[in-house]
Amino acid sequence: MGRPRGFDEIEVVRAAAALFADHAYDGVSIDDLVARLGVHRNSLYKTFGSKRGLYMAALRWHVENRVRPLVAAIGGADDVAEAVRRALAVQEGGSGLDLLLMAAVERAPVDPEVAAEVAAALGALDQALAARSPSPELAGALTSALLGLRLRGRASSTAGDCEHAAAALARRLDPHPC
Amino acid sequence: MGRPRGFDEIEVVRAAAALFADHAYDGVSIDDLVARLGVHRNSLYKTFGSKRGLYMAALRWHVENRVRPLVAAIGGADDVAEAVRRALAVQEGGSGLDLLLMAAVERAPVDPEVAAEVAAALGALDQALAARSPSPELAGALTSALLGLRLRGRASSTAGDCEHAAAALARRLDPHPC
DNA sequence: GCCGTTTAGGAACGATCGTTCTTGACTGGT
DNA sequence: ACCAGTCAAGAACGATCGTTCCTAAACGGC
Repeated sequence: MGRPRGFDEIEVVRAAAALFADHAYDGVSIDDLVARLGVHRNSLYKTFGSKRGLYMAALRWHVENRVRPLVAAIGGADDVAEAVRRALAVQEGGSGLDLLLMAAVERAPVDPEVAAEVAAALGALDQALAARSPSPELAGALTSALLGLRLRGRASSTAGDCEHAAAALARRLDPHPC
Repeated sequence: MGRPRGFDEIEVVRAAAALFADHAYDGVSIDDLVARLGVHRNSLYKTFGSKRGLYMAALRWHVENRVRPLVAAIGGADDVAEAVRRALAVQEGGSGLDLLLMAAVERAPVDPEVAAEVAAALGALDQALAARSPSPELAGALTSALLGLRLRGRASSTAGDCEHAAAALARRLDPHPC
């Protein structure tokens, strides 16, 4: 009962995730969210409690719907090089790690709950890679490399370069044919 | 002539760089800067023009005094693996890439001048690595990996893990003894 | 048709943002 | 000793921040 909602909650969360990934937490104001999400202030606070509540929902949505497919793709690979290739393929010019990247750099140092979420997501990537890696430490390095590659991909104007770079890294990781 | 300054300009720039690296651009207010830098509002605006002016000065200082030594260290290496090892050694538990990382993720997408500065710094790292790399694309991937490793180092509570991860990556990059 | 409940639509709140203004302290040159 | 010029100190500005309050609109149940 009551008046029906004029918005789709998960659609709002997804749009918020895109905004936060693009402009950082402090770079997105409530007015921005209200203007671009089609939700009005009151509904937003009624549904998510606060700006931070919406941010946490967006971050969790992002981990669940963007990072998890990445982990799954890695799980289907035979060795590390193939895993890296598949991870890059799943992102396919897209924003598969953008919010995670932003959260790790901007919010994790000052928000323990964000830090925990980020650590869990990175840990999942580590585990998926470690299962196909000769050493567990290398898996951590590769997770880091994936983040770094996405970082450059979004910062650089010539995004294609990063795919070539990633391909070169995967090639280098292949067992050398001696 | 005139009253002498009560602060050291480059010391202020360095402290500002540390603050911006820790809390992001929007996370540091003028009041924060005034309180922690020992400079008062008027002097700050007289010297740097605006908050953004101080930020640009801090970013340029960081590139000049933190990234450049990294490039130099890479230049002294014999191969890629050694270059990565040296780059990590120069950072030595420190913040050699923190502001660059933050600028690339947070400011570069919305501030073209920051984007140019970041691109130049990353390009310098690329070149230094490319000179010692079998393929130029691999150099780009390694620059990305260095950023990603530092990203995890600052996000993770157990910072030592990242050094092990970096070491594992360097080891993997070594030409395999067949 | 009225009631209880939930949402939409805005106005409004105090706090904080980046920036500017005003006043007084301190300097070198004449 | 006075003047011109630079800096320190802090109050104050309008704008914007996240958040709350109030009223009208749209539903299900009796």
